[in-house]
Amino acid sequence: MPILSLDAIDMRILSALQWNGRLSNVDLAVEVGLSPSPCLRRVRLLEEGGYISGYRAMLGRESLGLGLTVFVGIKVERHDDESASALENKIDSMPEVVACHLVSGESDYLLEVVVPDLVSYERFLRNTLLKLPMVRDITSNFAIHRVKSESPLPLTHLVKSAGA
Amino acid sequence: MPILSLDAIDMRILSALQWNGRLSNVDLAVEVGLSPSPCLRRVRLLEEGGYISGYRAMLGRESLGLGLTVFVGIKVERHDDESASALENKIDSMPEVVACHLVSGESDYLLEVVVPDLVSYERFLRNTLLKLPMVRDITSNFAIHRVKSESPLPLTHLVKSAGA
DNA sequence: ATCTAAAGTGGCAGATAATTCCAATTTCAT
DNA sequence: ATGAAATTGGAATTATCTGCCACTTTAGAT
Repeated sequence: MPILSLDAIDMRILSALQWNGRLSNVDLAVEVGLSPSPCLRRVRLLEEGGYISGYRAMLGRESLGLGLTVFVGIKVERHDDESASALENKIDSMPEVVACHLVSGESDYLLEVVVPDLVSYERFLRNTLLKLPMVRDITSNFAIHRVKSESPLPLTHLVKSAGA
Repeated sequence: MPILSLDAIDMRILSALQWNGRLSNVDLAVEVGLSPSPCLRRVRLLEEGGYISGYRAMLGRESLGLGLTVFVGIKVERHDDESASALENKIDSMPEVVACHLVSGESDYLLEVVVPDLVSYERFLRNTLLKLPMVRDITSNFAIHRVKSESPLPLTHLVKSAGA
């Protein structure tokens, strides 16, 4: 909804905060070449404009005993709006599902599920996912090794020549 | 590597910071029922122990002109360690790839790619992904609608009965 | 039950950062 | 060029961070 009117300094602010969300405003100001006052004002505007949607501490999955990530494909029976909304609301409320997209291709929905181990996953699959209505088929692809995840977004496409 | 020795207060700290990574230490202390000093000490220990791996500002993809998310499946020719490391290093260095896992099932690698639009994706696919060595096949599944993403991790499995 | 040692907590104080206000500067359109 | 609007920088105030130290709680041994 907000129209892009970000200059090079805004981009540097977004990039810096995307890599270190707890950067103090003074340090951020130095990094982007501004004094603290206008820097803070820009950050607030970026927050209010929806360019920054929030801040998160990233947790160590393995350290916290969340050793298993599963990518789950779901095919549904029908695609009418009511069924879809109902399904999506239920999925949205499942804490084990850290991401879910309606996608093209083999499956209708693609989910990323995070659980402690296989036993937990089986329980989640049987008690929760397979109990969903309108589900025709479920495919589980287990993550064997994480190359990268929760990575910052690419902003290079806006760096040169301010986007429209 | 770190052994779990987190009590209920640590869990509340992790949960609170996972939802709001910029919570001030004073507010965090109130929320978890501690005074600021021990609260800050716990946060530092959680950071040093790898339970908190960093902080990120979450950016609005659509607001920033990153309207297209694609889930890409890659099948590789061979699975020896050298080839895999080389491939993974290259993938890791691609800013458009915000996540990548070695997975079981149809594909060997599953990638989440974020780009402005179809034109950008085509360019990325032709100029970057298809230029990777050892790639046998690539499948692109386009995200049509985002139900949820970048969601906090489920910590309920540790809430009651402190984990070992 | 008591004692002891270790760990954890709370409050204080100096240093640092956030936030507001306003004058000065820059930007932009005319 | 000229004026209006937006943006900036600095000072002052307020809030927060952070290290230090004494006190309390906890756990284990006797």
